[in-house]
Amino acid sequence: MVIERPATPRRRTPRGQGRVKLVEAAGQLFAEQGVSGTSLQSIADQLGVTKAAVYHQFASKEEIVIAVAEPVIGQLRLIADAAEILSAEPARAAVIRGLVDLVLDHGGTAAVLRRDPTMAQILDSHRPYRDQLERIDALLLGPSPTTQRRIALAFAGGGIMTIGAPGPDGPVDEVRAGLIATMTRALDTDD
Amino acid sequence: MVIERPATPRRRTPRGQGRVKLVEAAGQLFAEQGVSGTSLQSIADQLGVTKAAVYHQFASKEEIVIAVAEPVIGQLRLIADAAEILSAEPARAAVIRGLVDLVLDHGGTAAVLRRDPTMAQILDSHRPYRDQLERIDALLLGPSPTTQRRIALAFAGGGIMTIGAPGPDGPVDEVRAGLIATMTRALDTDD
DNA sequence: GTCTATAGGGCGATAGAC
DNA sequence: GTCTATCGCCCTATAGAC
Repeated sequence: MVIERPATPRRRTPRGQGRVKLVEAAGQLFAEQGVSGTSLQSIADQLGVTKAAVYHQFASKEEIVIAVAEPVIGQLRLIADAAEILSAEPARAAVIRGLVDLVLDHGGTAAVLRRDPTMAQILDSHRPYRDQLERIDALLLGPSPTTQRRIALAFAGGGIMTIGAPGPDGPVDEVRAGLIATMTRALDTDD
Repeated sequence: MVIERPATPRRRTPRGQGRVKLVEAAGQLFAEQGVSGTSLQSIADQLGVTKAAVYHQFASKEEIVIAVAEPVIGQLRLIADAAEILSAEPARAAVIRGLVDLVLDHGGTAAVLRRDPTMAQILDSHRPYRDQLERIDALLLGPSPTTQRRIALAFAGGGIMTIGAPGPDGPVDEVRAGLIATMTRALDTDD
């Protein structure tokens, strides 16, 4: 006989600033060295604690990887939510603005999502991420997904997501405007 | 007293199809799993030999990484050589065509160069690669490197180099034309 | 929530036989 | 040019004291 949990289930993952700091440190190291290249020991060193303290917050390295990705996934969801109530062209423009803000906010972390093979492998079996990416892609492709549009999308997707680290320097407003203009041009196919 | 080597020095790196096959296998695995995520054991397994056989061909993992990058570096050199004798606009067009052919030829390997942190770290201390990238960047930037142009370059560089894996499917001529058109648009800033 | 200690295994790299 | 065998290190992960 299984005893039911109370209506408010116990958190799988305890909250606390220790956890937040850990995710920040891990994200930075993942961006610099890749997920495979980052050991739990190096994360612990960065925080000035031991490996065991890290394992107190997360049960496995994979959980840390997902925790690093989650804020980006959440922002992708917000972008798709806001754009899907618009018609095709304004929706595309809104997604472009949203993605540019995303990479400017999250910097290297956004790039890791797209670049790191280990991250990709974990997220591929992680529905929420795949779902949000599909929504974003559909919005950018528009109603007529020709080969030319799909090529432009693949190009622009790589371009915007790899901008983060190190990314062009300059006044942030100028960088934002430049990225929006560049991505818009890249996606503006003839057909 | 140092004994001089004969005029034709002994090859650091023995030739042979075994070596070529090894580099091909390593490049493929690097593209799929990243450099840090690829063990010498897995490379040996892919070839059906033991780790020791791999170490007979290369003295270290770093040497394998450089050997994987070398064909791409060589092609970058050829692209820069051919473009630098042209004036600014034809040179940019030639570089774009060259880079598109490069990613279509080398697929995932080109993407690894730009994406993998371990690869980047090794190549950063490897003059030839840095030199070629600087030449390519200078040709694409043109004589007036404004902030907008540098942003477009960072975007387009990420876009083109990450196209490889998996890359858009379709007739190769159509993909080539689409990539050239997209990258040209991305780099065509107002200023 | 952090620590010490350790299990169990994979890593890069080496030695030497065939 | 391939093998078996091994070294020493670092890895993820766990156990249990404080």
